Amino acid sequence: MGLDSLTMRALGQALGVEAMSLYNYVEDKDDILSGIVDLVLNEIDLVPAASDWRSDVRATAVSTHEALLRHPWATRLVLAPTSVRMVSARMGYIESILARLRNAGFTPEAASRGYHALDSHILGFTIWQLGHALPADSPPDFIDTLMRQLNPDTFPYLVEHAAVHMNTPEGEEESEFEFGLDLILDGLERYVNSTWNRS
Amino acid sequence: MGLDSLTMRALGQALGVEAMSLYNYVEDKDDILSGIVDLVLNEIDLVPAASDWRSDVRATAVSTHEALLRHPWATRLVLAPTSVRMVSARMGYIESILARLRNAGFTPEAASRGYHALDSHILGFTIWQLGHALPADSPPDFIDTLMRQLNPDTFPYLVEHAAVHMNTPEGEEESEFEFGLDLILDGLERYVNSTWNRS
DNA sequence: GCCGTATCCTTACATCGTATACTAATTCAT
DNA sequence: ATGAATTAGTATACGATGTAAGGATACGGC
Repeated sequence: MGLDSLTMRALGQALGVEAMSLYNYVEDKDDILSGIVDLVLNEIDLVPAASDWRSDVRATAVSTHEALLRHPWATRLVLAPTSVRMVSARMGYIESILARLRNAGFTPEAASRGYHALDSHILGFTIWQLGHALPADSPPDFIDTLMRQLNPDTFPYLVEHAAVHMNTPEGEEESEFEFGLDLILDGLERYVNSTWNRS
Repeated sequence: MGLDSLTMRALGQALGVEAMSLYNYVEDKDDILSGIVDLVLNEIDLVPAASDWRSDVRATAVSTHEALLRHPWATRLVLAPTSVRMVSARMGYIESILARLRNAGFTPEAASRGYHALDSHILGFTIWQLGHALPADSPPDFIDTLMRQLNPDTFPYLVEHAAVHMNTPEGEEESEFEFGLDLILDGLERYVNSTWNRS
């Protein structure tokens, strides 16, 4: 299971072909991984300039988050360094956010900073969420045994934090994502308004 | 270069020993990687309750960001899923932020959300920053050739964004990190004040 | 008929983590 | 002091992995 099971030999077998035949169609394995990233990022809904900038950017952020969650293995690829090449869908995604901010009156510098703040949150939160999802083959008492390793005297708030997580229903994690997202959008809104009034 | 060059054989050779001898001291390679993560996260300054919560949390966030930047290869390990085990230094880091928020009057739920918002930004931004650092062996015209592949008609704001990046001096990237960080801290501050007044 | 091109297979290589088995030294209980 | 157990180390080997190199086969245009 997982990304490791995507080998050239396995992929070839799935296509009824030997591994080396794949090299007639792709440069190397990185080429395939780049294509996967491209496919996933193409699932992002890019709705340009539908209503106010905040709603538009928020929708794009949520859509990105959902697309990444849909493809846990691909998410690790998105943030792989230069090995996975900068890919066209990713460029389109960045462009759409930048465009929306610039058209809303952000200066080039402000739009850059806003984009980075948003992108960091989307990526960072999604990675966390995926990293803490239980592996499919984990035993039912996995959490219990893990909690028991936590000493409540040395890590009282971590224990409390874990309890909070266990008491939140399934879909609630999305609202956690949106909590941080709205924090950033609030900040950007105030930021752009304050520079407006000043000029 | 990079994480890939840390092989059991290479590590053994560096220690003047055969690869298999290492298994007398570690369970497997993941064990070593977990240890590396632990070392890196132990570099984070945990200053508990020095002044107001905001300054303390901010200092911890900046320190975490700097520690991760100091060890680019280890950063990729921090966000590896369950393969790298939950490690004690990471638990201490989380505990310290949670404790500072709870003591400042955050409810357990608010502290959890605040922690996640902060952690997402730290991780997300650092990953981005590391992913876009130029590889050491890149030719001097690397950026130029990369920019030339960007069509200014289809990606005008991306081109502008790249220009912004190239015009910002070296240390300025840190202030980009702190921009997003302060956005979140602003939001948390207002959030906790508003719930204060309400109760 | 012949030749270039596209597609695919076979074989082979270097490198990886690590299972297994063996040796030699050290420590410890009696 | 002696035999047993633990520890530290080596040697060898297995099964994966990505991919380089070199044919094989089929087809379309001249």
